[in-house]
Amino acid sequence: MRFARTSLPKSMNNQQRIWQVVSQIPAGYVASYGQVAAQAGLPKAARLVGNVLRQLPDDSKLPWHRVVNAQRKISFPQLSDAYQHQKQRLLAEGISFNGEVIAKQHCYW
DNA sequence: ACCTTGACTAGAT
DNA sequence: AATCTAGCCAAGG
Repeated sequence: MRFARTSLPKSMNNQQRIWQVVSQIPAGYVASYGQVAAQAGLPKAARLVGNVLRQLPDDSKLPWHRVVNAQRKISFPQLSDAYQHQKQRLLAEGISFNGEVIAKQHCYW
């Protein structure tokens, strides 16, 4: 058919799948960008997860703060407001740190 | 269409 | 343990 689309199974875009996965992380737990990507079916798109979270509006209900890097650290410069903001939210959920690093017991996957 | 830039990462030094 | 490097995906210039 002349009007066939180039894309077919693209019912849900990657952004939505990532939102979906992030929304599943329970309070008191964290997951890495890479793990979220993998759960969303995009095993090599860790960076994309960060890009997507960056776009979230300030009033978003998504628990974006539960996503940290593979070393279990917050992926913001330690001096930035963003770092403090995320850390406060994590502490508020009972997450414990060993210095910069989040305790292993809080890993979801 | 090409190049650069990231809330990234696994692997090599 | 601290750095570097090479892949990766999508967006923007």
